[in-house]
Amino acid sequence: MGNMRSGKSKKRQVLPAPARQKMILDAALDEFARFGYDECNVDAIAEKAEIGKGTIYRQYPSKLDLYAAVVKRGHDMLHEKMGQIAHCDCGFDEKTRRGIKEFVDFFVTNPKYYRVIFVERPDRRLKLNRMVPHGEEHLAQEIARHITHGVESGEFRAVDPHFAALSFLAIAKVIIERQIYGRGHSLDADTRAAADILKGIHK
Amino acid sequence: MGNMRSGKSKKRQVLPAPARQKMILDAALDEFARFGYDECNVDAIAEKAEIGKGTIYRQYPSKLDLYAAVVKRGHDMLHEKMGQIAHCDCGFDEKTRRGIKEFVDFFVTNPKYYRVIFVERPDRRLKLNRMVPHGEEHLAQEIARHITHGVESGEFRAVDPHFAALSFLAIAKVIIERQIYGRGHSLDADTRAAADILKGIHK
Amino acid sequence: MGNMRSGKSKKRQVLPAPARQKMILDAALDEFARFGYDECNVDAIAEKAEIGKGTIYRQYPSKLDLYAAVVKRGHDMLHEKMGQIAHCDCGFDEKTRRGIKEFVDFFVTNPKYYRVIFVERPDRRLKLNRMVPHGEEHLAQEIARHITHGVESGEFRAVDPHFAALSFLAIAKVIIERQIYGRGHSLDADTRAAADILKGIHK
Amino acid sequence: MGNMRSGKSKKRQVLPAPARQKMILDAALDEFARFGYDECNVDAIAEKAEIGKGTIYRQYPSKLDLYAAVVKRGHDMLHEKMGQIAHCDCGFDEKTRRGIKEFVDFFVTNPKYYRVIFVERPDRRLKLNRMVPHGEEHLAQEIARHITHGVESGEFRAVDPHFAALSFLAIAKVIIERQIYGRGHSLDADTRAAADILKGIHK
DNA sequence: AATGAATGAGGATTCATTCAT
DNA sequence: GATGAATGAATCCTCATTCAT
Repeated sequence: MGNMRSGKSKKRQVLPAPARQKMILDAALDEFARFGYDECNVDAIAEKAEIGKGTIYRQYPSKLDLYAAVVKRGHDMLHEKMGQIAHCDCGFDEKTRRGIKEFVDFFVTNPKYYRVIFVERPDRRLKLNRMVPHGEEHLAQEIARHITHGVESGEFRAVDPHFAALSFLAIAKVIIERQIYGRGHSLDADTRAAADILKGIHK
Repeated sequence: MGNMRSGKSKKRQVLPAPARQKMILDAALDEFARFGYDECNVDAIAEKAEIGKGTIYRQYPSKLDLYAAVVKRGHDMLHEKMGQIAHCDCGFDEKTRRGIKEFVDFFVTNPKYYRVIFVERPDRRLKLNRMVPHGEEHLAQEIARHITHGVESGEFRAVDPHFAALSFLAIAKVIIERQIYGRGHSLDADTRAAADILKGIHK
Repeated sequence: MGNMRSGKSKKRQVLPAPARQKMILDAALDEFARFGYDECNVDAIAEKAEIGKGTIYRQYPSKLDLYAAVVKRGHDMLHEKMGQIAHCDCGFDEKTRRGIKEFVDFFVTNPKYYRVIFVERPDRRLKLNRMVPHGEEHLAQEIARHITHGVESGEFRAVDPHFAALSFLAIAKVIIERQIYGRGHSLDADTRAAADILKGIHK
Repeated sequence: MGNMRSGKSKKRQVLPAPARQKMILDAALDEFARFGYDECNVDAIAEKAEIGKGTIYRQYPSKLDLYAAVVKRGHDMLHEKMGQIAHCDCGFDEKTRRGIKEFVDFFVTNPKYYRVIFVERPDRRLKLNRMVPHGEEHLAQEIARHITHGVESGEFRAVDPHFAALSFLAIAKVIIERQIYGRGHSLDADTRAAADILKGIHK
C-alpha cells in the first residue's frame, strides 16, 4: 500500500519484551551519541532498533524522555560498578584510587555514554535537568561525600569538598577524553599525571 | 505593506557597517547563550539586532557560520587579553598566576561566552567541529606551550605539557562555573583551592 | 534538490498581498466546506491556494485560526448584506420579509459558507467557540432584538423573542438546505410555506 | 507481561456476548458524545467498555462502523418509542402532539444521542454519509407520511409534507437544545410556543 | 475468542534560507 | 544594499488498525 519499499523485506522477528527494550535504548544511545540530541531523529532510532516508531512512543512519552532514559541507564550502570567500591574493606586512599579507575574505565569502555552524559550535557536543557536527577552535580555530591569522610578522618587535607569533587571530576574527564579521542596516550601515564596533580589536595 | 504594523514603528536608523556587525554579533551572542544553538532562531537574532534577517545572511552564509563567528569573536577577545601577558616581563609563576586570573575573569565577566564556548560546546556538533577550530584544543595548545617553556627552564616539574594544560583548563572551568552559577562562592577561596590542587604539578 | 516534481513547474506568479490573502481564504473555504475541518489538511489548502504551507502559518497561527478566519469572513459578508436592511425605511413586516430573503439568498448563493458555518458547526468545538464570537447564538440574538422591537411596537405577538429567533433561524436553514441539496424545490414555494408556518408567531 | 500493571488489577470478568455488546456501545456513545468523532479515540472507548481494543474490531470493522452502530441504536430506540404512537387509536392531532412530546422527551432524556445524531451530524462526513442512512432524512420521511395522512384526511392544511416535516423537526430541535444547554427554560412554555408557531401549518 | 503490543501512514507545525522588491 | 514575505523540507507525535499469543 504505497509502502512497498524495494529491497529489504522487513521481517522483524518478534523478540521478547526486555530484549526489545534493550534494542531501543541501544539504538537511542548510538544515535544520540553520534549526532547529539537535536541532530538525531526518532525515525532513525526506530529504524536502527528495528522497530516501529510508535513502539518507542508507547514506552517513552517523548524524545526527551527517551533521552532521559538513556542517560539514566548510563548512570545506573556506572553506579553499579562504583557501588561495590563503597563497601570494600579498604582505606580512603585505596577507595579513591579504585574509584577513579572504575570511573575512567567505565567511560573509556563506553564512550557513547561519555558523549551522552558529559559532552551532550543534558543539564544544558532545562527540562532534562528536571527529568534526570543524576547529572554531573549528583555525581559531584557523591564524590564530595567521600571526600568529607576523608577530611573528617584526617586522611585528606581540609578543602571545600564540593570544589574538590568537581576538580576530581574535571580531571577524570580530561583523562577520559584523551583516551577516547586522543591518539596513543597511555592510560597509566595520564593517571599518574592526574595523581600528581591531585596530590596537591592531599596532605 | 510590512511597514503598516501597528505599534512600534521601528525607526531603524541605518548604522555604519561595523556598528551593524557588532549589533549582529551581540544579538547572536545573547540568543545563542540564552537558548543554545538549536533552541535559538535566526528571526529572534535579527529582531534583537534590529536589522532584517536577510542582512545577516549577507554577512554569514548560514546560522552555523554566524555561530562560528560569535565563538571566534569570543576567542579573539580572550586572546587579546591573554596575549598581553605573554609579552610581560615577569617570570613563569607570575605569568601563570596572571594567566589564570585573566582567563577566569574573562568568562566570569562574560558568562555568555562561557555558555557559547564551553557549555554549548561547539565541538559537540559534527558540523561545527569542522568550522570552529576546536577552541578548547587551541587554548590547550597555547597553555601547553607556556608549560613547555616552564619545563624547559626548569621552573615546572616535568609532566606531559598537554595533559597539564587540559587540567589547568578543566580546573579553571570549575572555578568559573562556580562563580557564574553557584551562590556565594568566594573567587579568592576557589582560586586558592585550585592553586592547592594544581600545586601538585609544581615541583 | 530532491523536490524536482515531474510535471507542473511551479512558477507561482507573485500576487499582491491582498490577493494572496483572498486566495488563502478561498482555498480554505473550499476545502473546509468540502471535507470538513478534520478531514481536510493544511497541505491541500496551501496547494489549492497555490502558495507554500508556511505562508498560511505566517498569517494564521494554526489550522483552527484559519478556520475561524474563514467563518469570520462569512459572517462579515452576511452582516454587510443584512446590515443595510436594518437601516431601511420600511416597517417591521417588510424588514422581516427582506431579512429572511437576504439570509436565505446569501447561503443559497454561498453554499460553502453554509457548510462551514452551520453544518460543520464551529460551536461544536470548544476552542472555536471562543475564537469566533459570531456563532449561531450571535445571529439568534440579533434576530431576537428585531423581534423584541416588533413585540414592543405591537406588530408582533408576545412570544419569547429568543425562542422565536431560534425558530426563524431553524426554518430558514430548512429552506436553505432544500435549495442547496434538494432537487427542484421552488424557493418561492418554500418561502411561502415558511411564511405559513411562521405566521403562527404573528397575531 | 501486560498483567503486571501496578494498581487496579482489572478483574475483567467475561460477560455474555450481548452484555459486552451493550458495554461497547455505551462506552462509544459516551465518548463520541463528549468529544466528537475525531477527538475521541478507540483506546478510550475500549478502556471505558472494559474490554480489549481488539474485541471492538472483531465486532465492528472500523471506528466509523462503530459510530454508525451507535447512531443506529439511537434511531432504533427512538423508533421503538415513536412506533407505539403510530398504532395508537387516537386522532391526527393527538398523534401529532404525542409524537412531538416523545421525540423531545427522548433527546432531552438522552442528550448523548442528541450530540451523536444531531450535533455531530454524521452526514457532515462524506464517509459517514454513505454508511449511516442519513438519520434526519429518514425521520423527516416518516413525519412527512404522517402529515400526508393528515392532509389526505383533511385534518391538516395542504402544504408540502416534506417541508412541513423538516420544519417540525427543526423546531423540535430548538426545543431540545434549549432544554439541554439552556438554563431554566420551561419545557411547557417552549412546547406551547412551538405549537403557536407550528399552528400556522394547521388550517 | 480475547487481547493489547506493535505498527507506520498521516498531519500539524517550525524555521533556515532564498530572492523579488 | 537591505529587507522580510514566501517557501517547503524536516520532524515530532498520534492513533486507527493488525495480528501473534
